[in-house]
Amino acid sequence: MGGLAPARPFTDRQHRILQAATEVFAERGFEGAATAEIAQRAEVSEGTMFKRFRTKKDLLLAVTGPYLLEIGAPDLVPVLESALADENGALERLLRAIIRDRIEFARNHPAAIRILVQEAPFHPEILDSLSGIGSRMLALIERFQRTGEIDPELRPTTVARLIFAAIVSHLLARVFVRLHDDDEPRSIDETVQVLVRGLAPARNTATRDLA
Amino acid sequence: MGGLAPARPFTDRQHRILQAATEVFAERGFEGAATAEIAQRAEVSEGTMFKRFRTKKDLLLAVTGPYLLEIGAPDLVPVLESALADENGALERLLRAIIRDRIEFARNHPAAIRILVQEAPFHPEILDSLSGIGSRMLALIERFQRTGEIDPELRPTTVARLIFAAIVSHLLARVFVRLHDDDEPRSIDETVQVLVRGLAPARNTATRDLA
Amino acid sequence: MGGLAPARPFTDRQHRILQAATEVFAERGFEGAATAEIAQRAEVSEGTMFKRFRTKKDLLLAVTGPYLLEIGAPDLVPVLESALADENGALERLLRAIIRDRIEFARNHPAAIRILVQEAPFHPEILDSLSGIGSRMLALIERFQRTGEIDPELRPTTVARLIFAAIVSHLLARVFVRLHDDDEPRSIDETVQVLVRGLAPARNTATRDLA
Amino acid sequence: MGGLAPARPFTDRQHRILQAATEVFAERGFEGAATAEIAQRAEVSEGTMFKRFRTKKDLLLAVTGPYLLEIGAPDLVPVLESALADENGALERLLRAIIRDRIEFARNHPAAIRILVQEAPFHPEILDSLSGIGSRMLALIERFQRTGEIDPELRPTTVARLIFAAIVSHLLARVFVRLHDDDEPRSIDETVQVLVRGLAPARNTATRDLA
DNA sequence: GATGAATGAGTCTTCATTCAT
DNA sequence: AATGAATGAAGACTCATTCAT
Repeated sequence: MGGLAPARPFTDRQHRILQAATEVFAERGFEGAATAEIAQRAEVSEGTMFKRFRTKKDLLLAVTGPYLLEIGAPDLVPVLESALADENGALERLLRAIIRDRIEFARNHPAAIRILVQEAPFHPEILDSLSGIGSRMLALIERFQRTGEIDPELRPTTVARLIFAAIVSHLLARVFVRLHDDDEPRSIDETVQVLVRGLAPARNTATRDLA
Repeated sequence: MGGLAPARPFTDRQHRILQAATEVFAERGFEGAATAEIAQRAEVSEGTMFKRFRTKKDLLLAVTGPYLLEIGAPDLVPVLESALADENGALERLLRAIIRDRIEFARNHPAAIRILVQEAPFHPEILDSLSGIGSRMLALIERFQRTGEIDPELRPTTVARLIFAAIVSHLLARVFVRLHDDDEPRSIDETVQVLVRGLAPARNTATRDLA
Repeated sequence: MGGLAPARPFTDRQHRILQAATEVFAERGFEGAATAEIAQRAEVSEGTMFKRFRTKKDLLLAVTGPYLLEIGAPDLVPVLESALADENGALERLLRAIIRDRIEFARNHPAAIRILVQEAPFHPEILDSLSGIGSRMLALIERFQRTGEIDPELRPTTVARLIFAAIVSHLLARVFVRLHDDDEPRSIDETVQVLVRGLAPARNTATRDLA
Repeated sequence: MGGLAPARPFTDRQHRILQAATEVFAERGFEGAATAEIAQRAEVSEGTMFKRFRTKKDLLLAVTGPYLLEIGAPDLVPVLESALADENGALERLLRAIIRDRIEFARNHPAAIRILVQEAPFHPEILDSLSGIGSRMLALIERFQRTGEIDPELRPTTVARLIFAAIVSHLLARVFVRLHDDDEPRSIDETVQVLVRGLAPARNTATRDLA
């Protein structure tokens, strides 16, 4: 539906090409990647490769496109719905669900994450796509502010940023630092706990002056 | 003292070269940057440039080196000391001080931040340097756990990651999204608030088990 | 069979490249030769050239390799056999055959000789290859010492060196001095005469002390 | 006297430069030598070096010049005179004297020999200078042909070439092959023996036709 | 006189892209 | 459709030579 979706479906060969491109872009970065190496790993001639993907940049977009879609409009709908079904503790359930889902994504597509992070600074379309996540999150956040699970004094943008950062830090630790978190469930618990408590409205109230 | 510090001080021309290199690396990334463009922007011949900086990589290291030092061992000592002087509310004061300090840094050296973030995935020495921050942070965190400002049940590594992510998200929003935060002081307040509350031990109250 | 032989045969273009490389290396020496000039003379783009010959040095080895083989293990076998068929005057016939054969070689590949001579001092593999000739010669020399055509008092290494020098001087005069020897057959005769007489054992006669 | 002689004598610094140039040219060849390295080894600034020797080629000529003179017009006069004093066995004495003298030269100036041999093919002035030796040799050879020590049927050019080759082969073995001749006096004896016998007129005897 | 910073043309090599087969 | 040989512009880096100090 979106402009990024491939006009034609991919053949087997083309899948091999995309697979190879993903690997090479992840290993060497866009500029550092050689189209010859991609073709070679895909066991396809350069001519064939350039027939379907007219330029190296096309290849990058074809590789990142699906993931950008996935990130911009993740298949979280079922997740969201079940998490929000019951208002009690919905924020916590939702955060945990999102984090688990994204970790699952990172486990399945580590190379895609590398590429997105590495190339985002140079390809505005990627950053734009990422910012798409924002609006959806903002709506949810405002909802939680109304239900009282998130402090209404906080600006939604700040909240979104902090949640996003908490989740992404988790993923990057996996993908880049290859830090083998010996107790990932606990990390998730702790992350969720800090967010839930940190975002909650002030207890009972004593005066909190922050400035 | 450090091995990264330049053996000889830089001449005027060399400063111009470093300035130009910083710009070009920030704009195009390391691989995408052409030494010819750097020399041209510095209004210096390529020969002159390569006399002092023997390779393009040397140029990158010369450009990032000082910032890596600054980041790995920031001049936060006075900040830290004054923040920790009084135990009451020390965590909050410390976080605010660090965030302000790093924002100041980002304001002064936005290009350096771009470069560090962009090149970190490809140059292990950068990642290593960043990980140096960790140990210092961990010690502080444990201290706050003893004084009761941070929940001792949280693992210090998680805490460090979340604090780090909160701060960095702030900086990146400035540098990459060029999101002009119309009320940066408030953002800082909110960030600090969320962290302080989120990291605090559970209020007196009932046990909330998270697993 | 040899490790130096090209894995794949050469295409027409590659032959043109080798031809051009031979010329330019001969004219300017290895260091003085520009790959651009070689490509231009071969009427081929530099890209094409570097596709098959990955480095300039590869080009040198591809150019000299066959000749090194030829020199290290020349197709002298038939020559040798016919020369040695009859013991009478075998040395003379052999020397004449070798010289003629090598002159023929020099006539056909003057550029190759230039290159070998010019680059030998800088590329040890060339010198090593040349030294291969030695062992074969030494065996022959000892044989002639047994048959009495060469003075057994002479050390074979000296003999080999003098024969080699006599032949090479002939070739170099052709290739470098471009001395147009108006009577090459006579030169050959004279060279052979001096060698045969010089190497022969002392006539019957009186003791000649040499020190 | 000659045009090659330095107009002005060399200062200490200039000697250091020539010394360094000799080393570097011998090690890397003319094209492969960097003027910067020469200046550095001479512990002299590049400016100073180029003040006296205007171009790299000047440096080569200044380095080889004296040796070319020495080779073209060696200080053999006393040697020659004493060798020729008595007609009996003069050729043998002369050859032995020349070989010893040239070996002495090679021992003292191995780098010079390397340079001359390496660069001769590319700098015609060197080859020309070497050919200067010829005329003197030819005169001597004709003299020996008259006295009957050299076969008058041999053309003097052939004789010169063979003698030259025998001597040079000796030197090159020393300089390039670094073949440590365990018995150099014997090598000299043998070389002289082969030449003397080889060049001598046919013994009394029957006509040996060579073609 | 001596210096060494500065130059810029030139070097070898790589690579995205095209096109005849 | 598929190939892979061919291209040539651009890349990082070197070096003989000059000149202001």
